[in-house]
Amino acid sequence: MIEDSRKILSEHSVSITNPRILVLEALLEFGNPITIDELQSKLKGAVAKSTLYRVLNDLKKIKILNEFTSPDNSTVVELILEDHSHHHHLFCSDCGEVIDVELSEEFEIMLNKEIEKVQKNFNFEITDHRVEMFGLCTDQCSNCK
Amino acid sequence: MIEDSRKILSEHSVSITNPRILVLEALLEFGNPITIDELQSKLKGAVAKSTLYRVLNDLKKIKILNEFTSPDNSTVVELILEDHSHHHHLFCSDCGEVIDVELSEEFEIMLNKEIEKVQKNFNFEITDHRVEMFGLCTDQCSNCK
DNA sequence: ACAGTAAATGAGAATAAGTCTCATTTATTT
DNA sequence: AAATAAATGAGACTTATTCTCATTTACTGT
Repeated sequence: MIEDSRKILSEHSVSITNPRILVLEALLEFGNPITIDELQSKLKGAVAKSTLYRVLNDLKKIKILNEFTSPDNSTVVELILEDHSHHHHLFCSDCGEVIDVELSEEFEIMLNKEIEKVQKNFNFEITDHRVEMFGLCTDQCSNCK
Repeated sequence: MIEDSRKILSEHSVSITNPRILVLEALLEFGNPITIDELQSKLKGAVAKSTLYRVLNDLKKIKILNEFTSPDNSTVVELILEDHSHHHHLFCSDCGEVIDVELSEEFEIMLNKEIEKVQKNFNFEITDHRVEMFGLCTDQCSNCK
């Protein structure tokens, strides 16, 4: 995991530092979208708060980190790995867990057609989109029992 | 517009107060999703900051206000009116404007089918969903020229 | 219309997420 | 291994939102 982290950094010509490795390791280990709060507690104070935010910004800059806000207003981050295909998010309103979901090919095709239409109707250049679903995990979330 | 505001409040058995009327009027008048910053400037100090947030929370509680975070991290609110049908949002990354978009019936049907699948696969009870699109308004936004 | 009571408000203090500053440390280049 | 630029830690700062509490306002029953 340390080696993966080093590799990710060098591939993006970002200097290899301890805080960056620690943050990447934590993200790789968790494997799912994670709130900054959770990330901070995984890091157990090993990285200063200011540095953590700087590292996250660095990772966003090299486009390997995705950041979004969950419905309960916490900031969630997630690594974008090469084998990580286009997906959307499912939020548990109870425990706050965020789960990656892939939707069907047909659905994505249809969504792209809708996006095309919206681009024309509103004279917009649409660069990105997001589908979010909210609800209650009934027993699947790792946080809820 | 004052009368509309009073009606909305009494229909939801919420006491009719000046700050609530002023906030509702501003939202009705603007007619589109609006950032809290913009809302504050429309109110020109007529409502205390703490009261504004309280009123917005009241409106959320009676389910006539929708709140979400725009990609630039500002909080956006929007009234849910009866004649306001199911819709999604289009954000301009440049000027911050948020526009309501309705997608086609067929698309919504297909999306609901996807949601059904996700519910089963993840053993979730999905209560809500959201489609967000981001991009650049090329000349349509009222804020961009 | 009026007094009594509970709810709502204003003003500013408190909180918390995120950014910034600056002196020190670390990584990279030669 | 030295020189230099970049990254870090610690804590100050900023800004959005919530909280506190004394005062005001809206609603209820008479």
